[in-house]
Amino acid sequence: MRLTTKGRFAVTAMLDLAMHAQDGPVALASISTRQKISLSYLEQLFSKLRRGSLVESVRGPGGGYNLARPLNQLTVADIIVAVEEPIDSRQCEGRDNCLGNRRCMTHDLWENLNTTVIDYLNGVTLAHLVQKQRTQTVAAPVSLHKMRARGAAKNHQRIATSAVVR
Amino acid sequence: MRLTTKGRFAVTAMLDLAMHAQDGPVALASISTRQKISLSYLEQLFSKLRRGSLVESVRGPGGGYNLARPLNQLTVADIIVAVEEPIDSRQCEGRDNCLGNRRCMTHDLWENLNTTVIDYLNGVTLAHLVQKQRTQTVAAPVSLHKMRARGAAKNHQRIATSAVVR
DNA sequence: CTATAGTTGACTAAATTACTGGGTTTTCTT
DNA sequence: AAGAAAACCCAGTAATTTAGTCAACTATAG
Repeated sequence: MRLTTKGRFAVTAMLDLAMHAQDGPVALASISTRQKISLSYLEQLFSKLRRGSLVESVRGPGGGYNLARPLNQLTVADIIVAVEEPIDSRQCEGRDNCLGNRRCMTHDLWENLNTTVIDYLNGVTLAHLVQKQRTQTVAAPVSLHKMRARGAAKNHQRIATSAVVR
Repeated sequence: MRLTTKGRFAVTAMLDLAMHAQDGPVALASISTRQKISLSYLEQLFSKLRRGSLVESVRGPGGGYNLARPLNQLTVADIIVAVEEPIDSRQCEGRDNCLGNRRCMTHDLWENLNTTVIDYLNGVTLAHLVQKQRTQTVAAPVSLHKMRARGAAKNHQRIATSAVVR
């Protein structure tokens, strides 16, 4: 699993879509102006999101995109998987005898890492994000997220829900 | 935190280094031939690893690189952080009033995601990887890691040690 | 009919990744 | 002292990905 800005744009756009879902189909143009993402780039992203059955399109005036599933059944992992190019950076491409006759080092490492990240992202739904966004209408007091940046590597637990909803 | 092939090359190289650490300094040339990574690319990576105090260099014939810390104090997170370009994909660059006067959506999402991923990677040390690699000298029976790829998103627990050492 | 908005494709610029090649400096060995 | 092994360093380059532009097309509401 790759993790770049591309997936983040997609999540931002989907979150914007989710927050305006009750007004009927949401035009990309409106997302573009609200989130400052170029329209054409959004078109590319939503092309993939549509092919991934995460959104449905309505053409013509008043058209736009609707979420294909309820908010709580759309996870951040869905979005990123749909949008980011798959990565299989092992030179072995999945063969088990990558290097000589043993599986290349780090073969499983990445798979374990991938599933861990995906696990986390699968626990975060658009419903979570929308709720979070709604309750946080004004800027929170500055600081804090600087202090958290490094060093607080204890307390793994079930971060997915607790951390995001806070 | 970005997650691309670059970090994976670096981890592979560091793991190779760790596995030959007892023979004195390891030359990049030897890593290059063993792991099929271009020498000059390794030089770039190790330049960053050295600046990050993860390795120490010994110049001259018989020279090479040594790990700067014991195996169990070098984590995958250290390596990736040292090597990958920092990402701050929020257009806001950390300002709290990114969009209008509220923090831009997904502001915290990425921070939580980042810390989750880093938490996991901080739990995986080179010592783990070396041990894993040593016990797994021959190719494991094919399949299995195909089945695990998707859908087994339960059982989060403390993956760091358990999954890697298995 | 017309304006809106999705759909598609080709194309471009910038950034990043992976790599090549050249040189220098340090230091060991002979 | 000479030679060679290695780190170091820099400039450049090709391939890929990211982000965006542009243009033509289709569907549809009004």
